[in-house]
Formats: sequence, C-alpha cells, structure tokens
Amino acid sequence: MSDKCDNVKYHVTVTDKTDSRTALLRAMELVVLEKGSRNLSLREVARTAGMSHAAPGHHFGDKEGMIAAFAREGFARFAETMAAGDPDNMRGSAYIRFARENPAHFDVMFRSGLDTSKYSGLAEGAHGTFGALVQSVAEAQAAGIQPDAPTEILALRAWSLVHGLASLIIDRQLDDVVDEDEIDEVIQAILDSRPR
Amino acid sequence: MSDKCDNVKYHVTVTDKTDSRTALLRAMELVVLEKGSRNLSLREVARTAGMSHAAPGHHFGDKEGMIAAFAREGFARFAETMAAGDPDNMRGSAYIRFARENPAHFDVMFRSGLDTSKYSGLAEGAHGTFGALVQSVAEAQAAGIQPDAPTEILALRAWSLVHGLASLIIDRQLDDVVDEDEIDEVIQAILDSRPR
DNA sequence: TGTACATCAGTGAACGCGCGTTCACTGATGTAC
DNA sequence: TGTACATCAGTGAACGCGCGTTCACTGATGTAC
Repeated sequence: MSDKCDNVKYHVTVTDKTDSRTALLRAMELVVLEKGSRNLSLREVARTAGMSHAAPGHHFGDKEGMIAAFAREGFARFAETMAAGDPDNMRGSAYIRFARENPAHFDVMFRSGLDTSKYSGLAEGAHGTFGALVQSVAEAQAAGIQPDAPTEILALRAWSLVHGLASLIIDRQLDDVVDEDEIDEVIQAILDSRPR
Repeated sequence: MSDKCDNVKYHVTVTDKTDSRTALLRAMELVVLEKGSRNLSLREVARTAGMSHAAPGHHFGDKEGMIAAFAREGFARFAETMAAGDPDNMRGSAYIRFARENPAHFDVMFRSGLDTSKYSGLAEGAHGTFGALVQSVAEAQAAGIQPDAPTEILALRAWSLVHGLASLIIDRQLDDVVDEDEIDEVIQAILDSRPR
C-alpha cells in the first residue's frame, strides 16, 4: 500500500511537471495562432498559460529554446501524419492536412528562419521532410503512377506544390478566391489535376 | 534665367524629397533581408538609412504605413515582372524571378499577414496576382498548351507550385538539397517537368 | 513512524534595453509683394 | 532687387511600455536514516 501510494504520488508529480511544460507549449500555439509567430513573446505565452513570466525561461532556458521545443513537437507530429499518408498522391494530402491542422507548428518549422542546426532533433526533422517526399515519389514511380523523370526533380516539384498550397491557405491568400465550404474539394482537385 | 534657376531649385528639392523617402525604403529592404521581416523596426531602418529615428514616422506616418509603402512598391515591381513574363509557362518563371530578386518584398507582400484592405493600392495588387495567373492559364489553354480542365483549378495549382518553390528557396529550405550552382537548372526542370 | 536534508518546479522583484510615437524645434527653400 | 512670411522635411529629446533575462526565494515533494 505504501508502494502504491508512492507510485501514485510519483505519477502525479510527473504528470504535473509534464502538464506545466505542455501547457506552455499549448499556450505558445494559441499565441502564434492569434498574434502570429512574429509577435511571439515569452511573457505573452506565460500570461496565456496562467503562469509567472519567468516560467517559460525555467522550462526552456530562453526564448529560442522554447521555439525549438515547439518545432521539435511539430516535427514529431509531422512525421506521424506523413507516415499515415496515402502513397498514391505522394503524401500530398497528408502534407496539406498537417499544415491546416497545425498552422502554428508549420509556420515555426518551415517559415520562421529557425536555425535547425543548433538543436538536436530539429536538423533531422527538417532534413527528413525532403527524404520522405523523395521516397514517396520513388514508390509512386515504382507503381507506375509517376513517370520515369528524375526522382529528385519530381520530389522537389511535389514539395513545391504542397508547400505552396499550404502556405497560401495558411496566409489566407485564397480567402477571396475560394469559398470556405468549397476549400476541401478545391484542394483535392488541385492535387489531382494533371496539367500538360 | 531666374525661371531656369527656380526650376532647378524646385527640381533639386523634389529629388531630395524623393531620395530621402526612397532611401528609407531601400534601408527597409536591407533590414528585412538581414534581420528578417519579423525583426523590423522603424529605428533600425532609420539607423540604416543614416537618418534620425523619427524620419520614418515623418514619411510614412507609422510603422504599418512604412510596411504598406514597401508592399505597394513591391506590387508595382511584381506587376512589371509578371507582365514581361513568358506566357508559355504561365509566367511561372517570372514569379520565381520576382521572388528571388525581391525576397524582402515577396515576404512582406505575401507572407507577413499584412492587412491589404487598409491601404489603397494594396488590395488591388494582392487581388491582381491571382487574376494575372488565371489569365495566363487561360491563354495557355487557348494555345492548346494546357488541357481543358477548369481554368481556376489549373491557376491555383500553378500558383501553388511557383509560390511554394519561391518560398522554399527564400526560406533556404533547399540549401541542403540542391547545389547553389545547379539551382537555376533545377528550377527550370521543376517548372518544365510533367508529372502524371 | 518521525526527522532532517535534498531536489527542483515555479515565483516575483528587479535590471537594462530597444521600441513606437509625440512634439516643439530648426533651417532650408519657395512665394508674395 | 530685397524683405517678410509660409511651408515642410527632418531633428532630437522625452515619454511610457513590453520585452528577455537574472536571481534569490518559496514551498511542495522525495529520500535517507
């Protein structure tokens, strides 16, 4: 019984610790969504999380550390989403889905000028992005779905297409062009279309 | 002769005024290139231009006004570049060229969350981007270069492709993937490739 | 069981800094007469 | 031609503010004995 009690206490402690750190990351996500990644501040994140302004520093060291932790979380989610993606369209839909479901992560990971070489796990995640796409294209070529053009070129083209579409959506550049209730089918049509 | 003198004086004045304003815009371009559009400040721009920190406020009203002026300049350059672009690839090369030659403008225009509705000239510029692409696609379709698929979908696809490629280049995501001296031919190959 | 100590997540005050904006001003240039 | 006034680009001091970071601390929990 004392063992059980200890375990429970231990578990609660770990949970609290995890929750607090996670709460800060969730707060950062909210702040980025609301104010944009340009106006991110440790104090705003702490305020949103309902903690003291020094809490983020305690957990992440400094501002860049918090951003890196957030990006690392993003790369993990990204890898999951891509792994579960449909090989038939070279994980294009998965890429778009990730960006739409995690716009804050997408922004910080790919478009914030984050120096991925300074933090372990980030460079691997960033580098893995293109690797995953190349592999997807190679699979599609093996299945005869894609032509025998250079795999790297096709992969870069596929990446450009989905990255651009994701960016345009996130930056609300399509708001005046596509109705909100048509956006899903339009996305599908764009990915499926076969230009000459 | 007094007329001539007056004219000269007048001309010099106008030139100085223009130069000063232009100098601030050039300084802003440098600052955005060096520190990123996220870390833009009026004082840094003024410092770079060698003027007092209050000069930008004098010319542009406030920070947002300076950004809007910079974006307006960008949309003008963009329209020029696109108009001179090759219809055969639906101005895709022109889009990429604009982004590579004016990365600071590209960033502020399309990716900074700028509210284009607040300043005259910006909404028109932003809206015209897609219009130009639709027209380019329609021309290509009329010439039989593009299939009879819905023009809007093909235009959105073409926009996604060039916007994504431009973004990946500007955000240095291709640095580990493509050699610097191969980038031009790779870009061409990506735009020319015909995936199934 | 209790007591003494160690750990460590989180706090709150304090710091120095760069920022955007305001505002009275200066001084060069243009205009009226 | 000269004189008096108007305009206006640009200045420099001053303001209040939010920021990142540091640091001694508190207090809850775990550990040793």
